[in-house]
Amino acid sequence: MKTHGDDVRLRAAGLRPTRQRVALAGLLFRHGDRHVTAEALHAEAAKAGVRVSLATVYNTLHQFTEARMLSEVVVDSGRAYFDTNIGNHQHFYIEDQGELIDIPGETIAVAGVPSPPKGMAVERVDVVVRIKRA
Amino acid sequence: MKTHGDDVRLRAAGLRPTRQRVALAGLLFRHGDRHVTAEALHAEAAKAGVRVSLATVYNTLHQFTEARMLSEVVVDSGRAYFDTNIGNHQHFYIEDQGELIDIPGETIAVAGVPSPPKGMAVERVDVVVRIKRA
DNA sequence: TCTCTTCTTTTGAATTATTCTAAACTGTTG
DNA sequence: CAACAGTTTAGAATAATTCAAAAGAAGAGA
Repeated sequence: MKTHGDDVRLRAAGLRPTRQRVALAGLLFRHGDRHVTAEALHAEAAKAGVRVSLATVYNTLHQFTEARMLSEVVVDSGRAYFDTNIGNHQHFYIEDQGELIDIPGETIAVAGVPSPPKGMAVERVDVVVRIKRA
Repeated sequence: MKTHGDDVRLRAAGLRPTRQRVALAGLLFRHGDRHVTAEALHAEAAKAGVRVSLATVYNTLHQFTEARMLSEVVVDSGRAYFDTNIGNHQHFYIEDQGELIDIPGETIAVAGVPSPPKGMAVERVDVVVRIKRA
């Protein structure tokens, strides 16, 4: 069966491999790296004939994110993007189109990050290269 | 008059120095660099005895941003922050508290930003250092 | 100054993105 | 296969922001 891989993956993450989660995982991880919004994934699922509620798409995206199967990318106050690439990497963001493009992790070097205030620890350093039609 | 400075500044930006805009500019630029959300500035205005509608606060923040008197910081999908520091600089973001701290522009060096796709130009490179209680 | 025109503000409704709630349903375990 | 815990669902609720129409104020000229 084609979905067996996702099944195992979900179990490993402590998530029951329900019909919805397996289907969404299938859509998300079948092809290479991708960036989705909840609405977009919901529409895609519908088009693929998978019946899933929008609330479940939101739940699932967040659960996958907690399980480190996805990462969340913040580039727009107003819309949450999820990325199937969970490795260390950065992004181009085309503001006009709301589109994201991965920049491999070793490409960009960030130097000189100051130490955070006392009692705080750096969780992640995000770099967003905002671009637009020239 | 204390508000004369803001008055001139607004005119220079092509904005009529209305009571509301002058008052908001006063709140924003009187003290050093600050980060505000629309709701927060609206509350602050109310506390200072300035009657301004929330819609006007939103309008004003966007107009000031277009006029380069403010910059917008994207660190949270769900909330827009505005920064009185419009120079080149970056931020710490304390996720738990939704608080921003400026990192001076020369502190962090970003090297290796790849050239954007054909026909696109880099508008800005944002670095967000996400931190949390250790 | 009066007035006219244009730009602004306001209130409240509308929109968008997301979360919550309670009930119905499904996966797992014994 | 029974029973419980975990999930899904529809729709209501919330949060942040924008929109629209009408009322109000600023600037220019008579």
